[in-house]
Amino acid sequence: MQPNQKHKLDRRVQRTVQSLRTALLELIKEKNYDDISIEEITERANVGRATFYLHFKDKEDLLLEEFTEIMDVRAQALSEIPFSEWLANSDDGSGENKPLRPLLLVFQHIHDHSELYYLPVQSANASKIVERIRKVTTEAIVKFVENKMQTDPIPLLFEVPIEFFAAFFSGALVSIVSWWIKEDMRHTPEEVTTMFRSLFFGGAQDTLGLQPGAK
Amino acid sequence: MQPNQKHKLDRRVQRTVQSLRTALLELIKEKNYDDISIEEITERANVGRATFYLHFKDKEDLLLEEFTEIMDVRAQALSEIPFSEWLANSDDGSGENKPLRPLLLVFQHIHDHSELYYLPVQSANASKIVERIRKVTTEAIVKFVENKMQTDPIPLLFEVPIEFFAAFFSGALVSIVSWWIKEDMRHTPEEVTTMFRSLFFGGAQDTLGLQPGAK
DNA sequence: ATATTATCAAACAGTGTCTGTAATATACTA
DNA sequence: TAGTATATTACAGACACTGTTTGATAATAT
Repeated sequence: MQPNQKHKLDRRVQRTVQSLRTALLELIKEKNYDDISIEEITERANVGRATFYLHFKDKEDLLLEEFTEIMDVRAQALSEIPFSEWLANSDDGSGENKPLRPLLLVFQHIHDHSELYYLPVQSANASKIVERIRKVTTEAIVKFVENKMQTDPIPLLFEVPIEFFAAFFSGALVSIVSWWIKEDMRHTPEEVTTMFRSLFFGGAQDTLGLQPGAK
Repeated sequence: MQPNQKHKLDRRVQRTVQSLRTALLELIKEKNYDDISIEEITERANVGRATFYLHFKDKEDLLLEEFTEIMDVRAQALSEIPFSEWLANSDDGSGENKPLRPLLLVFQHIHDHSELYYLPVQSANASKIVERIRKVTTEAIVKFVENKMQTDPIPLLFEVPIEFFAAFFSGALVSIVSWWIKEDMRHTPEEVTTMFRSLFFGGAQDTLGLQPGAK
């Protein structure tokens, strides 16, 4: 039998991983992310270079550790929001487009941790992190919709598979976040939420006023 | 004056680049893309390894050459389609969702060249190509909308900046293509077009039947 | 014919992987 | 509770490959 399945982590592993994480975070504050070498990280962390590869695939993988941590916190908060708030529309006479709270939480989260999220966006060699975030988002949506369908199976998803819906949403979301960061976050989280909600729920037709057969 | 601005390429360059391109294409057919090394490519192409880096940044950059070539052909065809066909909606009583022709051309193009497009999707180290394709798509949309506004400024783009719209669209599109390829293209280009058109133009509300304040 | 420019081999720091060996945590036993 | 056996981890050293730079050489354009 394996002694440590998910029980406790070996103290050595805890120390090594912790040292590597803090070393990277320190270096990020000192110099450009792309200019940080594995050797530099392991040297500062007082860890053999080969040991690095026992725990992480590459530099991105180590950085991903930080994302996982802060994302888990927000994912927890999001999972406690009832369905109604996700699907609620604001065309209820209470005024124009109001930001959708769950979506707002996502954009606020990114805004609050922009010092981390800007890294994979501006780096040339960190696109795998973006891909990973997109994947996590996709899976969360699939899970959400499947839950929704079991709990409250109102007319939903007639024309498109769940996976299509999720890929569309997550792709658009990640792309918008990338755009937002590249624009130095000139828009507020509320503005981005409202725009995204409008384009995603209402579609290009409602949002942009495109007319059938417009010439 | 520089002798060769866009005039003629040095014959040596032409030969070198051509050799490298065919060498890569040959190797792709023989073994896994990720397992192909630069040394292997240059060796087969009879080119010094250092010479590779005079023309390309990395393996992806060389592969991108192939994409650029086939994408240019399709971009030309797309640019000749009148605005009306892009924005046309099929809620004109002629039946249910019909595939939007320009969008259909895009998905058919990818379907026709799937042996190339599946590479960056299934490879672990080619996400920069996906990013590049997304960027090209974004720029094309911005250009298109700006053109449209000049030629025929009907009520358009009230609530969101062009760049937001373009990022949303291109992100969703690339993500859907990625999903489609990963699903081994079980859906036809027509089906994907119809689904994408529905979700993008009509929005999640129209497409999925989400109701305001649904519980 | 001559100035450009591309190519090349060699060398370098860094990456990612794989050894065998030493260190040390954990689990079991008494 | 302590002591030992077992399983894991950390490590240095070696390896092929990457991406970059150098100066010398050869091909090309004008």
